Amino acid sequence: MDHGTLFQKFVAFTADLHEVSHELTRGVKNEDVTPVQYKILEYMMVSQPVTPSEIADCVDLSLPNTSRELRKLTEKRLCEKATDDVDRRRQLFRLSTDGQAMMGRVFAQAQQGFEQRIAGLTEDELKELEEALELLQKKVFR
Amino acid sequence: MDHGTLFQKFVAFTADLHEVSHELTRGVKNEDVTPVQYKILEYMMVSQPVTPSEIADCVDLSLPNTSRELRKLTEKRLCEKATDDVDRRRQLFRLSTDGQAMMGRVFAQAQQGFEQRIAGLTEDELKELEEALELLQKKVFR
DNA sequence: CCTTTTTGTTATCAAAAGATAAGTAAATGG
DNA sequence: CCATTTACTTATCTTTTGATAACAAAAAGG
Repeated sequence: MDHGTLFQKFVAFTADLHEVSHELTRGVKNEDVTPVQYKILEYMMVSQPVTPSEIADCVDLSLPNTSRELRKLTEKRLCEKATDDVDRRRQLFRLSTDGQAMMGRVFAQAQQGFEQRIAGLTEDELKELEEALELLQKKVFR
Repeated sequence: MDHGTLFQKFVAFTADLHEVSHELTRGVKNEDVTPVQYKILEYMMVSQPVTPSEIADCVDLSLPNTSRELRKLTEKRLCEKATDDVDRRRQLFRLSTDGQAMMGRVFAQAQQGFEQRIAGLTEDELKELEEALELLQKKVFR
């Protein structure tokens, strides 16, 4: 297996996946958040609570800009802030009830789109799919 | 295989891939183009020549904004414009020599990062990887 | 021909995102 | 204690991106 060829397939694959995931999260446009704000909410969805520093790292944003966007999200009542009891410099952000609900909607719509894409597959094919995902994750990521 | 579980794995996978591809194209920051402009150049890389309409469609940009970015890219000598002989309304854009060179650099760096990630794999594992990519592409995309 | 449609451009304005300087409060570590 | 570091915030400015209106030129289709 030539590495160059494999790389090209990987590039094509990445482009396709990007397009599909863009299509699946199309529902975000209906909600009143900017792309950057959505990324922050998505990150909160998987790891809660989070500090501004952690968000800044993971979403690739400067701390001042992270702070600004968190303020906006808080004003929109999509997340909540609390001071860490142990280290009172640290601010802990988590999704509010509204925020949870909104992300729930977005994910539900994405899942619906995903379901449609895999609708025609047999049980065996689904199993293969799962294994392919895990293989890629194990061998290429991390 | 539960569809919900598979969807969650797909989401996690997408997040990981996005992070990896972001890391691989880190080299773009050294070049003097904005993210949107990079997307246009990347698109030109795979299909040349392209018209503003085609770019607008694929990169998800309005025609006026596409036109503006193409002008900037042309001013930076990264692409070139020519009028279609058959239909003279159509403008054909392609990468200039400089543009080709730049995208070559970026892709080379990305490929280098990719090579490092798959460095330790055996011939069999590489084959498996290729098959996993193709399976996902065939079953989920398109 | 002449109207309509297609393709692209220019100009402008508003919103989003990026960068940086300056400051506050709490913890850390002599 | 007290200087230093860490975590975050506020303020401000620039650049990038998005949206829209108005226009020009070529093609299409009677």
